[in-house]
Amino acid sequence: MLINEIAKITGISAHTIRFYEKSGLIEGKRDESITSNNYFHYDEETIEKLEFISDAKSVGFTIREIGQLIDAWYNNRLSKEEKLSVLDEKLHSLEQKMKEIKEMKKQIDAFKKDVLNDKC
Amino acid sequence: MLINEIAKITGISAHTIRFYEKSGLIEGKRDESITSNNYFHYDEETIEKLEFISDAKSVGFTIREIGQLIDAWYNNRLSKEEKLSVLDEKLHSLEQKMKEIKEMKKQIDAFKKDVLNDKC
DNA sequence: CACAACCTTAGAGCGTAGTCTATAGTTGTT
DNA sequence: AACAACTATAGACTACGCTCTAAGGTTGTG
Repeated sequence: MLINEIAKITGISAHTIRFYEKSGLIEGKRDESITSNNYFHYDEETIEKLEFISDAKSVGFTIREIGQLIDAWYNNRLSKEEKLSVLDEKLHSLEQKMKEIKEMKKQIDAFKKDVLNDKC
Repeated sequence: MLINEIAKITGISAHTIRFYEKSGLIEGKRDESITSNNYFHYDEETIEKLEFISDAKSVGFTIREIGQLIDAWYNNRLSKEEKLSVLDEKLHSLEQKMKEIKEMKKQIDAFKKDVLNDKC
């Protein structure tokens, strides 16, 4: 798959995909048998990664954090312990976010009650 | 209260407080009886707002969204209906964020199981 | 009255995460 | 061969949310 094909599938622009590649989140491969161009080829795993990136971005993870998660999942440089440590850290930060959201919901609900009772 | 005092109380720098003021989130008052300077004075309500801003930022609301929320709470320009509409919209977006976070937790848990079972 | 410690505004600079443009080369269709 | 449609790289530009600097004025302490 070339870049525009994967862009169409994932709904992420070719520009942004190149940006993610430069940021180290994904990696296209060059076809050694073709010497006339140096087009990048992308596989199914890259689609998975791009979909994961979208999800991870929308819960507020930074590019750097997403990189750590992708490394913990797809990369063999890290030891089992290192991987688990990254994953546990991210799970913990998600739980933290959950708490903060619940608090904020309570607060907005309280605002709402006040508005309904003409208290502000 | 002058800016540095409220900065100390809230833990938000004077620079950032001025930035929030320029952004329309808070508003200091000038003391008309003092003509020698034009220092801004802040009250308890501003402390409340700044604390709310910190909380709202950490759940991912933008400055613009926080402004809408503060207006729905402290401002009398908006009608009851307008206020409720803003508040309901934000509650809805928080519920959305919760769902996304739960999904992401599931996903990271699955990663974790795979790592534990040496499947990656 | 010196001088540190505050206050103001305007505007520059920065990190993050894209987004776009320019340039140059390649591929596919007619 | 012409030409549209693709590809790559480098680098400029943008929006957001700060963060800092500069320049000038005010306040409070010794």
